[in-house]
Amino acid sequence: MAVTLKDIAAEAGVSLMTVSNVVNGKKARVSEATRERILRIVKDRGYVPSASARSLAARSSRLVGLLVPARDEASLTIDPHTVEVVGMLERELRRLDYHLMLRGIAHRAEITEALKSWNLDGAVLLGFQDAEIDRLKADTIGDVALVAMDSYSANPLALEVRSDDFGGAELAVAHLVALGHTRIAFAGPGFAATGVVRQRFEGYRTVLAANGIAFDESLVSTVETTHADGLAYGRRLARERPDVTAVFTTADILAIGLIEGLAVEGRSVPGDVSVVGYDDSDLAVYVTPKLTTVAQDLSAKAAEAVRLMMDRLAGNDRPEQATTLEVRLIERGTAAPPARR
Amino acid sequence: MAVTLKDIAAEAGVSLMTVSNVVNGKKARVSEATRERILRIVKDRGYVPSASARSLAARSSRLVGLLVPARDEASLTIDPHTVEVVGMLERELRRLDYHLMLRGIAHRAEITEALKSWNLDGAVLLGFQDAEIDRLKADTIGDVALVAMDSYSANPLALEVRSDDFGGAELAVAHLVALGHTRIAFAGPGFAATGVVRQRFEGYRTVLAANGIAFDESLVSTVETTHADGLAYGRRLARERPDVTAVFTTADILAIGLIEGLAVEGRSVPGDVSVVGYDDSDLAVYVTPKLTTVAQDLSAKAAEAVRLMMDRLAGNDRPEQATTLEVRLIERGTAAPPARR
DNA sequence: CATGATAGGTTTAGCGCTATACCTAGGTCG
DNA sequence: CGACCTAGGTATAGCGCTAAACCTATCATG
Repeated sequence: MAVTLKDIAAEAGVSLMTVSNVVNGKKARVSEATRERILRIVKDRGYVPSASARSLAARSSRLVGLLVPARDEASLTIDPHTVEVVGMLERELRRLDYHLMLRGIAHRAEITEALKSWNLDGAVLLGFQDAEIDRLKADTIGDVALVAMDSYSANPLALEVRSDDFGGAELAVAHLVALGHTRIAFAGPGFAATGVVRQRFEGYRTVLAANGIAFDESLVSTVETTHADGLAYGRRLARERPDVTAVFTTADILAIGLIEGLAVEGRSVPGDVSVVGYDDSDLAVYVTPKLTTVAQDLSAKAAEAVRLMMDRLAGNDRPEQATTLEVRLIERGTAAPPARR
Repeated sequence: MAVTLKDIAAEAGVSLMTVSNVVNGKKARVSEATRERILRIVKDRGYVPSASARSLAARSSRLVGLLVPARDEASLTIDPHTVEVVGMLERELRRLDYHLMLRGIAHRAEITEALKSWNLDGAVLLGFQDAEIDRLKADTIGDVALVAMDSYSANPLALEVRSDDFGGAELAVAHLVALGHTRIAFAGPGFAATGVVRQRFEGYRTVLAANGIAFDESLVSTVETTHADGLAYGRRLARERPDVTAVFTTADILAIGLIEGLAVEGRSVPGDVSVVGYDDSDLAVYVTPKLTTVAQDLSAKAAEAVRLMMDRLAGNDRPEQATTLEVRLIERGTAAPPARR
């Protein structure tokens, strides 16, 4: 068996509670001499507190769940862009002596199960649809501090962290307009369900309107965030819409597929068509020409998620339920002035 | 407070232990009627067992650690290739009602800490160097079932899962030889430390020898597994080694950088130089031409890791300490016969 | 000199669960 | 007809920890 508080107490000749207080750095009344003696023994014997016992006795687990949708028996859907956030979250939490439990969620009920079973202090929801988050009720989540990433829900129970999707789109489209484009297409996944895409779409519309460019619904396409769908879209665009001189997309991977699709049909980027991606993923610089794209600060995003969570856990809830982080446009090689007619 | 075993027992009019036995599906003596009544109440009240209490009382947590190196205050190093394995591992474990705790390890001592503190049943080590795994001693790991991924250690305490790196290299290099190449370079990160790279290097040498091609040390380069380093290597190669007609690399990302580096210097792939990558990552099909590469079955790898772990946990240890999985060559567009002189 | 403060602890009572030993009524067997 | 199964449970004793209340010697204070 592992060494316990009791063992340390016996060896130090004090009560178990004294050891507990010292180990937890409580501001309890303990003399310096005793404290040091205990710490010494703790170190010598390699004592490590039992998280389960703590969790049981203290009603706090110092465990945070990372809940990610998983279609039933399938594996998690963590895209490369998301995984960076995971790493950052882990670091932030580790720094605060919290731990991260990764859990795929196939049915909504599993969220409750995970929260209750492990007595989670908090949870981060990654990749859920806004509607799912909206459906979360107080009785399912207890008093867990819930943070949803990249959602636009109306649920007062969940804290939210996202980057400025509206502003990012504005930046991107304004850049294209400034270059002289007027026939600018929008490509992203179905935005009925996801606020992120809707926000970017609104940003797109807003800039067009502000510049006196009429909104043309035929320039808006629903394209899934995959290379294959981007490619198919690119081919379609090249064949059917010679008038389009620029495309704003909601993801780098889509943009890269799109560029390839255009190339297949003999149209070059940015010569014939300008393309702007979104995310500034690693991919963006692997392709030639390098992708002009909108960058989010993922590290800040993770840090903010943890900060929001810790604030709620500490009880000092603040008015801001949701934080929106700044984004910036990274100008690289895929956006240029439109070709002369 | 949440509903506990005691609550269920009171409502069902039986003892707490009877409920516990029913909930855990023990083959204890309980009448069908009682069992059903209890299960009914459990469902109605939404009872979920407390994992911490179980872990404390049963000395088994049903928790598996996913330990990943993290340089100190920095975030985890999960490359896109690794993240797929993480997802697969989570699925396999979830299916068996285990949970995954993600933990970055900055100092070796943290491994012990994590294991002891959370009373982990098992742990998966992802991305550690062979030497680190070799250093793990019985007193640090207790009786946790440890599985190391992609390691070639000599540590009898750790189970190991990897794919056939030697064979993968053989496949790749044999393909290049079959195409007619004789000046074949090898590019990979420092292989003094990592068995994976060493195995691939040995596979490379073996095929050369088998085909009567003299080994030329000047064709072997240490290149880190990044796009930037691959690019720099490509430029160097193009300028300094016009004799090289093919390169076998240990990673797709390196290969992609390499191809770009060659292109910068005016050399085309596969026209002037053939390139073979490794991993068959998503990236491989995003570039043009699509990358010829060696594919591993990541899903099988994760499944095997979990199987090995469960076997050890069940006590029926089997002779095979390590499992090596098959790989296959994916022929795409970056390897072709060498140009005529 | 009674009265507190204060430092430096200790004791008690669980948290929710599991392992293990134990109990009892009714049937079975030689 | 006493010994003994067996079905169907129950009772007890923790697992390792924390929160909260309690204790005692010492010293200052009006």
